[in-house]
Amino acid sequence: MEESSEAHSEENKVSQDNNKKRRLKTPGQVMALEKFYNEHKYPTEEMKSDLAEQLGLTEKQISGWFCHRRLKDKKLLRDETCTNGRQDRSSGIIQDRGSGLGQDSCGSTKNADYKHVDPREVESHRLYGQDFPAAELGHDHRSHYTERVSGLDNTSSESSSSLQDRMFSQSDNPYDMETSRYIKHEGVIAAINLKGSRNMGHKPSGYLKVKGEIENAAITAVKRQLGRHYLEDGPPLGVEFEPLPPGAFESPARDTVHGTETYYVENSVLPHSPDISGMKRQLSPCTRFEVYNSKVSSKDSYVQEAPSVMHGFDSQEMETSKQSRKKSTHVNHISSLPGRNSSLNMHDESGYNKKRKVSSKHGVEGVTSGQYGGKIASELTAQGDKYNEEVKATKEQCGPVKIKTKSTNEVMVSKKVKVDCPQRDYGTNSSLAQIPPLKNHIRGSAMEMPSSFSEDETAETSSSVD
DNA sequence: TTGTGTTTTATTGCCTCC
DNA sequence: GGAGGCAATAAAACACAA
Repeated sequence: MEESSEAHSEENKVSQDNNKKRRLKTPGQVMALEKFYNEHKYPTEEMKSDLAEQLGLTEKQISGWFCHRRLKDKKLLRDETCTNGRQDRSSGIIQDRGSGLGQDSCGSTKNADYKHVDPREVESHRLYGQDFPAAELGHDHRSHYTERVSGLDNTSSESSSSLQDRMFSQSDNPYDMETSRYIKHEGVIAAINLKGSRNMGHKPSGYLKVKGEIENAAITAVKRQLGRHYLEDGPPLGVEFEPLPPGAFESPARDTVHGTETYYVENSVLPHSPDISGMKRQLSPCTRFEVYNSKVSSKDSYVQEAPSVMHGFDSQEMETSKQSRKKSTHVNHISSLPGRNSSLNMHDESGYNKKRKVSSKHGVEGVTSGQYGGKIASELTAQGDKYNEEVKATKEQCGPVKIKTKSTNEVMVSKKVKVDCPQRDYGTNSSLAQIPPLKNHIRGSAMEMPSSFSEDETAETSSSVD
């Protein structure tokens, strides 16, 4: 490996010298990087060096990649927040949304909000020990939230990897031991504006300083959570709702959460409830749907718990989900490929230059099992190589089914969704029901979430108001 | 096949911390 | 002042629609 790495490195360098143009990282590299990133947003020098060596990249490249990856996460987070804001406004339910969290993230290109949240300062203070059942949120979410924040936890929002992060947080990664202070921070970046928190360090007082913002965020979160219960509790914000039949919001999908998907919920009791709440509050039905599916691959993994199992789904599921959204006719084909490893479908090393669709994002992020005790690159790369051929085979078998994994789709779809959502009747249970049940996966719950919240909120609200 | 849009990679400058 | 990180920007690579 060492030799190969070096050789690879040399080759890489040479190629770089020969070709000044930027070079896409191989799926294996990206895979390794993503995986590593999921574990360590801020790798140490040593880690970078090690990673660089293993991946045959330069430390500079590694650093750069991580830097951009973090930016990417932030961007995603911002988009998510923005979408949330819009959703809230559009739904007419939450109009004060998180004290400008959305505003900053949406309006300001240079949002120092995130910038000043030093993940490293907070990451080690995760307090996911509490669950936030939607029902409870309505009553006590704020206090929870505030407490948690003041207690040095911050999970108000998540990005693609932030979610994964926390997923990974469960893993016993060798690196965690020595670099635990660099992990699981991403969620912290959150929607909460902790400007200046950098200097706050772990001092509760520091967080208390932003309590107001936190409260707003918490309130927003509560509102979101309450969305489904508006009719039960009465029309909020002066919006009159037409009476709906009991259980109008009880979509099958959501039932699955408590029923079939109980697994998920129950597990959510574990340290990841924030994530879940985060997921649930994913805005626009579609958007959340999209975002969720595109971002929370690891969530599946988390639910699956067993790494071996985790490998088997996420990306596949994500693919399926995306397919279902984009081309519903393809859903079953893909999802019906049992035993397919996520990475399996993602990495077509041989053709990565040709088909971006099989490259990084999903495949990589989909790989969530954290067990790369040092030979990250080699293992992952090997996996990528190994699966590449299978991928081809799979694709061929699938025939017309075009497996797309490119991250582009996420955004693109999301954007489309923002526009299309109103027209799309996600609120109807039928539509959800038509989606192939993805058992053993959060996917289902992911779908349910949207339908039970803003989507319904939006739909119902608008309809009733109209 | 081409144009357009998106994503990824690389570079640069600025800021903060030590 | 150096190191690390973030943000902005440019450019290449890629996907997709016309």
